Amino acid sequence: MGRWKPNAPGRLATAALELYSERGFEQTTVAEIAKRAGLTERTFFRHYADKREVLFAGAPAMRELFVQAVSDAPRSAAPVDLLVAGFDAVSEMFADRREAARQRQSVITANAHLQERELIKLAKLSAALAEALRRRGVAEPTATLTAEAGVVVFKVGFARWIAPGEEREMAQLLRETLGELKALWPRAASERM
Amino acid sequence: MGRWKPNAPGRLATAALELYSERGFEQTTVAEIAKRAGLTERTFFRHYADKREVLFAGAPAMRELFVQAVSDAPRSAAPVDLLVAGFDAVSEMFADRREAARQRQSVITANAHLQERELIKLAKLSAALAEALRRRGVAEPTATLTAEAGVVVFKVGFARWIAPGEEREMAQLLRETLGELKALWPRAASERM
DNA sequence: CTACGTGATGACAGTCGATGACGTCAGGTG
DNA sequence: CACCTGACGTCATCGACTGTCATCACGTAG
Repeated sequence: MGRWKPNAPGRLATAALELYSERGFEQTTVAEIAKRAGLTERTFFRHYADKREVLFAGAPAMRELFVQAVSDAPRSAAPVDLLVAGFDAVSEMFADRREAARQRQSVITANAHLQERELIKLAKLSAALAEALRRRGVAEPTATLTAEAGVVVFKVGFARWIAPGEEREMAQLLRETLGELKALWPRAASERM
Repeated sequence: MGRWKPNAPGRLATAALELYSERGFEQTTVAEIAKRAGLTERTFFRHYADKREVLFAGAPAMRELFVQAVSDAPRSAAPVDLLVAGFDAVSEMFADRREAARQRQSVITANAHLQERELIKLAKLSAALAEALRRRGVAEPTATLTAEAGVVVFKVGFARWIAPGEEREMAQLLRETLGELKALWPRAASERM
C-alpha cells in the first residue's frame, strides 16, 4: 500500500460535490472540502486551479470527444450534419450519467459563479468546434456560426434531457432541438427575402 | 461645493479601465483603483459588487433597451423580425462608441475572468429576451431558441463591428450575420428532410 | 543492503478580494 | 438649533489562492 490513499483528485471532487450540494457553494470552504477528502487545503489547489474548477474537470474530455466526432464524419456531410455527428458521440458518453448530471446541474444552477464557469466551458467548446470545422474546410463565417448554433442546441437540448421526468435519449432531444432552431425561419419567410 | 468630488462611480470606472488596460486585470489591485479615483477600497465595493463588475455597469441599460424594442415591435412581426428590431435599437445606442467598445473589449479579451462575466451578461440578455418573447405570445421552445439565436448573432456581429478597420454600421453587420445564420440550412438540405 | 532521486503531500507564511461594524461630516429639515 | 441622512473613511476579519520548504514511502542504481 502506498503512502497515501489513492485517487486524491477523485476524492476531492466527490467531497466538493457533496458539500456544495449540502450547504451551497459559497458556504463551503476549500479547507472543509480538503478535510472531508482527508487532505489539506494546499493539496486541493494542487489538483484544481480554483474552487469552481473541481466541478468541471470532465469538460475537456467531452470537448475532445465532440471535436473528434466532427473531424471524423464522412466527407459528404454538410456543416449542420457535422453537429449531429458530435451530438451522437456526446450523447453516448452521457448515456448512463443522467442522474449525476442532474445533481451536478442543480448545484451549478444555484450559484452565479458556477454558472459563469459553465458558460466559459461552453464558449471553449464553441471555439474548438469552429476550429474543427475550419480544419474540414468550412469557411467563415459559416464555421463560427455553425459552432455557435451547435452549442445553443446542445445547451437547450441538455437542459431538456435533465428535466425532471424526462426519459427520452439525449441524441433524440438534440435532433429535435436542432430541427426547432431551423424552424425559426419558416418556408414562407425564407421565400420573402 | 459638496463634501466629496462628484461622480464617484464614474471615476472608479475610468480608473479601473485605465489600470486594467495599462498593466492587466490581475496585476491591478482594488486599492490601486480606489486610490487613483481618490477614494478607498471600501468605497469601491459600495459601488461595484466586485472587481469585474466595474466594466459591466452599462449592461443592464443595453438589455432593457433591447427588450423594450422587442416588446414595442408591431404585432405583425415574426419572432426573427423582433430580433431585428432589437438589433436596430442597440446599434443606435452604440453608434458613436465604437472606439470605447474596442478598448473595453481588448481588456476583456485579455483575461479569462472578465470573459466569464461577459458571458453572464449575455446569458442574462438571452433570458430577458426569451421572457419578452413569451410575453408577446411566442411559445416555447421557439422563444428560448429565438433568444439564444439572437444573442449568438449579436455576439458574432458585435465582434465584426469592433474588428480593426471595420467601418460599416452595427445594424447592417447584425442583419448580415442573421442572414448567414439562416443560410446554415440551405434550401436543398431543407427539402431533403 | 544502502544511498539517492522522485513525486505527492503537509506545514506555514503571506497577498488580496470581499464584507461587516462603526465612526465622521456636509447638507437638508423642522 | 437639534436632528437625520447619505456618502465616505477606518478597522477588523474571513476565505481564496500562492510561494516555499520540509517530509517520507517508493523505486532504482550501485
